[in-house]
Amino acid sequence: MPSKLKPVPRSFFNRDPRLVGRELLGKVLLRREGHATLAGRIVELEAYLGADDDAAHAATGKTARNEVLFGPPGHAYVYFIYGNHYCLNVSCLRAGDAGSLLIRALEPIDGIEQMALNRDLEPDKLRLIASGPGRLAEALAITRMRDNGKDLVSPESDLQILSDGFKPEAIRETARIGITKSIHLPLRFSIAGSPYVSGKRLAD
DNA sequence: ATATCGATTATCT
DNA sequence: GATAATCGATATG
Repeated sequence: MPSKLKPVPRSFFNRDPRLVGRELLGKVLLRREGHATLAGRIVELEAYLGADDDAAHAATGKTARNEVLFGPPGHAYVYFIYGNHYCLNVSCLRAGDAGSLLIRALEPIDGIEQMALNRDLEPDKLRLIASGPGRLAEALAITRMRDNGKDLVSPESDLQILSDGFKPEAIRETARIGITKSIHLPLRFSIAGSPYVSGKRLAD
């Protein structure tokens, strides 16, 4: 059970994605499934900047797919990729631009049995539950149809971002992963030393 | 331990 | 018609 969770104000997301990204590390992503609660601590994410960022989905303007990015901050942008996977972003704004944070990895906190079930994993394989954007979405049963456009700061929402007061000791900033444009910008943020960050590693 | 590759489809050009 | 903000499996040293 997580300690007391406090809402994050919408204004938190109404800032430069780079700033929001650093401060979003350590926050809790929570899914309510009826009586059950699934939750994890955000340990890795990437910032996408909007018009200035060739790697951003918003770089070429508003389309049916990315319209959430052009709406109010603190909302879920969910997209489908490689014919297989959903990925979750949080919209944020920077002087009216369409920024976002791609949530890339969680440290499982609550509802681990259910998340493992969603992932078709043994519950002891903790690291494999949500270490990667596609895995994370599968663990929390996030889909575009169900979740795209959802308000992540509303207490009414079944998908929310909350704070339990945790602050990472050290943050790592590296290049983003899996993109072909603007590959050198240091816009991937992770909690230093967390075993739940995506990427290579052998142990569970 | 690292490298490469195929899956599978919404979205955009 | 090509591409993609990934993953898991297989091959190779």
